[in-house]
Amino acid sequence: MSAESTEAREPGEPRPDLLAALTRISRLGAAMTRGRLVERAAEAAGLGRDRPAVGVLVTLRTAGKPLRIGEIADRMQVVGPHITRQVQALEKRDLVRRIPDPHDARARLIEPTEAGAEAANRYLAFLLGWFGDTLADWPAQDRDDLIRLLARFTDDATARLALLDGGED
Amino acid sequence: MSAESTEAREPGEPRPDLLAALTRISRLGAAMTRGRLVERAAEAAGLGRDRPAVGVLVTLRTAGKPLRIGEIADRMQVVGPHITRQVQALEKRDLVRRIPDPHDARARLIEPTEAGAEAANRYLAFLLGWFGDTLADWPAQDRDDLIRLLARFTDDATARLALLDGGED
DNA sequence: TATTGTTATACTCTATAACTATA
DNA sequence: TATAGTTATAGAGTATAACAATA
Repeated sequence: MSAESTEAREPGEPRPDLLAALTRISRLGAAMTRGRLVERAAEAAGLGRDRPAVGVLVTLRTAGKPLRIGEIADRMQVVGPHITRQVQALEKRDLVRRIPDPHDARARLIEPTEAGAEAANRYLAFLLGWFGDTLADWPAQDRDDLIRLLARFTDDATARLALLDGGED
Repeated sequence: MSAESTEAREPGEPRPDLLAALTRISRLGAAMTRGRLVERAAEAAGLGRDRPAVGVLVTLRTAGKPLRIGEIADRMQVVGPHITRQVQALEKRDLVRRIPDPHDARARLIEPTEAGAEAANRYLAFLLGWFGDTLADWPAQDRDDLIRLLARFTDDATARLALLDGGED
């Protein structure tokens, strides 16, 4: 535990700056998914409006290697059947294909097709370009700090979240 | 090393650090909502598992003043009918009440009851406590930087997002 | 006529349960 | 018998459309 700052947690007014930050994150998240940014990125990539399927494609793209259904589900933190359906939809559009898993005949590996990989690249380029533009006017120091601290924070928080879910107490 | 960082935006591999950060944010968001953190906070506050209704209550609590339905919807970035239903549910549980809007007889103002305000406080205390604990081991400088930069970033991004949605092209 | 809110309905996304095939 | 995946169904959350009341 830390010195003063984390102790000033009265039920009424706990750490106003943190509360403000969390409130903003929540609003930004809502604005991103519900707003048009993600849809525009998908359309700019020629992927239409199927957001969950785009998520699968991006997961495969950032993984950089073929993944099994269960592995995609883990990375996206959703259950298996959901991925099954998205992969089927992507397969119909020739954006992914299934290849045998040499180690396990029950599973198959999913990989993007060339078209799928290119679409994922365009999607990510759009999205990262947009965020890059948002940060373009920032001092380089602040920009680097934010990206670095954010990565660390999400790692810490995700790890603690896993503890919470695992501990079930 | 961030001199040319914003220029290295090739379609294939654009700003790996930013991509990594965004991927993590997305995963953290999924883990938070789908995981049990929000539900635990709500249960710790005696609010049960009705997440959307909790969101309304927290919105009212952080606003610090009675809000109209439309204003709650704006702040939560959802449409009106959704708020109508959540407010009705909260009203049945005596967590909010409606008071007349002195300036407009069409609208009514929603405000938390004492029980509602206390539950919102407990909820926020739990959530902020959890995040505070996550940051507890951090150097104070990093902690402050993160909160400050995050607030600025979400403000900038939200403003740009509004432009995008408004400008419809 | 424009605006605030409500009611009723539909859609998107994800979860759970039951089943098949391979390990 | 355990595990990977699929199929079928159910649920949560939010949107759209049609309407009522007041400005």
